[in-house]
Amino acid sequence: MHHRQKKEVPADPGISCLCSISRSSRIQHEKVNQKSFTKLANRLVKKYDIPQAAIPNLTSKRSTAFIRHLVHRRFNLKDIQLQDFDDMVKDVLKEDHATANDLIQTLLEYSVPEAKKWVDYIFEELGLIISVNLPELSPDVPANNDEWADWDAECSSSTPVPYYTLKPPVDQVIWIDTPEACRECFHRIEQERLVGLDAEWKVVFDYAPPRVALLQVAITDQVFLLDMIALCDAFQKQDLGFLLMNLMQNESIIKLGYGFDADMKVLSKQFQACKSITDEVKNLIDFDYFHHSVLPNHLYLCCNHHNGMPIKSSLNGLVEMILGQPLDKREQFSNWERRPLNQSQLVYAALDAYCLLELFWSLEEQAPNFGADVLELLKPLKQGVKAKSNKSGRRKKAKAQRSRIQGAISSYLQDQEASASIDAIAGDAKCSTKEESLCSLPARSSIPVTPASQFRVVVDTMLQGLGKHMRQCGVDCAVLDNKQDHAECVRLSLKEDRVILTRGKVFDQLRQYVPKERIYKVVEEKPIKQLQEVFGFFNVDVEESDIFSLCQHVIRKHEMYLQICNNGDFIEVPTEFMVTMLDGNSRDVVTLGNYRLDMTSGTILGASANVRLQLDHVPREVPPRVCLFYGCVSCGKIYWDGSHLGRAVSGKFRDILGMRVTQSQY
DNA sequence: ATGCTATCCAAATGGTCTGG
DNA sequence: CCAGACCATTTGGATAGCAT
Repeated sequence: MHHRQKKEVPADPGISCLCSISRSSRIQHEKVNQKSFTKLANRLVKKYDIPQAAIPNLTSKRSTAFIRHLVHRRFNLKDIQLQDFDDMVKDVLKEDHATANDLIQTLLEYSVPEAKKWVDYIFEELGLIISVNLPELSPDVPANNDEWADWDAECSSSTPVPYYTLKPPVDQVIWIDTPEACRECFHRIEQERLVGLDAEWKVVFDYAPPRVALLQVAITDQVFLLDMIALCDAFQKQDLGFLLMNLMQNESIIKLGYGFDADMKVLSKQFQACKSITDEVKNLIDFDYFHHSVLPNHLYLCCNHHNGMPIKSSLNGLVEMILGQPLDKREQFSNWERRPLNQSQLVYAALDAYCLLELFWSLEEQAPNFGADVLELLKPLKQGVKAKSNKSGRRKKAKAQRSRIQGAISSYLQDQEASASIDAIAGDAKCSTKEESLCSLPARSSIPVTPASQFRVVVDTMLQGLGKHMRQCGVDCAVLDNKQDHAECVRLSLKEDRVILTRGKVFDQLRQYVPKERIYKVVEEKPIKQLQEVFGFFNVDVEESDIFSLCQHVIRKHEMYLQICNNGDFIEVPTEFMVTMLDGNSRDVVTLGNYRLDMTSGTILGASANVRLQLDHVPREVPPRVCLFYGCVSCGKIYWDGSHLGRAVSGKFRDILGMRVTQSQY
């Protein structure tokens, strides 16, 4: 607390002043971090309620910083619209005339006309003359202006394509600004099971406590926008607080929010009746918590749009991952105390609350596909909010939360294997030996037999050998290319319903993205052994007829993975036809099975597209020795029964055939 | 007892990212 | 801009061990 003497010394000139005063101290100029120092000063001001007048330097520093921030957002980030920018700048100027100069200087870096506009404003409204030499307005300036006008227009017109849009029609967005309407509204809400909640307020740049300007409540087919400013005037203030509190305490209504803690905090300061709202709220589901603590372990929940990409943060990101399109956040920083609000503000506000419902519905729909339950996944948050009541120490809280997560996960996964994997997820470096046992644990008898032709698999880069063998056994198998990211497995797995086969550390990376039964960690080193291991684990039945039943031809090296023909349908060509085609002296079209073959060019006349047999790849000496050829009707690759098949059946695949029966081995 | 160092832990701080 | 949450890192105080 000896810092207290230091605190009142304002920023930069103060630091040197301070240093000169305390000769004995070991303070060095360059070591004083100005940012931290200002921060500390601000904190102390707040803590001891020091009046603004006593700290002019800090105050003006903050105002000019805020102005700069506004300009930055307006001109660089471009997420404030003209009207809001004007409103907020005027607020600051009103509060502190001294910022005027800085405003003009800052604006000059971006837009001369804009600076000019404000010089005029400051002169007319505040009676101050800013002496700057404005550069001559050059001819291109009007064009410049138009550009901005376009941009503003574009923002205010409802942007058509890339953003997520509000589902309920606009006339179901209902503005509430009278006590009667408000009571009726709350009455209506009480009948709902599920509501989406959000609040907006105007950004403040000083320490004035923010007040909620708008409260949005979304129900299935409507969104209520509560004009808190009007309602506060019209109501006995207490009554409004009690109405709110009633809603929050109502156990039978599930409230959905995103970072709703912050909103509740503002409400609790604003309404006496809501003082303990954070502690007393019932049945609140906060998607912020879900987003960061639950979703990372259950990424399959957003497989529709997410596809193994890195997780995006913020409500915006969550909506994009789960619902497919991002929100348009450009109104977020706008003036929520303006009346009436813009059309785009209204839509933004309604959407912010309504999207929470849609998130919930989407998860509700997704979760059962993976054997999970939404409420089970979301439940821990209800306690999560409650648990923060005391400052009893972050560590405890963190620990408690972690165990809650574990609880949620284990109730979802529900077996012993799961608890082992949870240990791993929880962070402690468990060594691979343990994990290996983890993989081979489940009772094989519990897994139904899968015929090889129905086993669908995606194989990671380091198991390409295994992939090749699996294909030869008739398994539909996608193989990743070397330079391809492992995460591509996840995308393919989710999109094409394939089991991921991988090994090593990658397994740990990938397994959180897919349901546990969709990924397997291969232990064996040699492809043949691996084949046995995998087929054994998944109880895959390989018949002799499966072997070489699929076309093995590599069509092309796709950017992502090897594109294999993988077709199982062949045209059977007797030797005599093959010979005449190779000689090239026949004009006949013959019917072979389900297909017709134009022998002039060796083209299969198929249903979809005509395919040319790859005659060039048949060595001349082969035909006399073989009686039947098989042409892949998809890519035209030609096969014949050579020694290959026999060798394979009696050789490398011997142990795999009929494994289902003799599954004792391994 | 005194001084020095090593060790541990909670509190403080910095950084980043969200919300408005 | 500010507040808050989270996470990693730092800090400073308390303590124990050792030598003086």
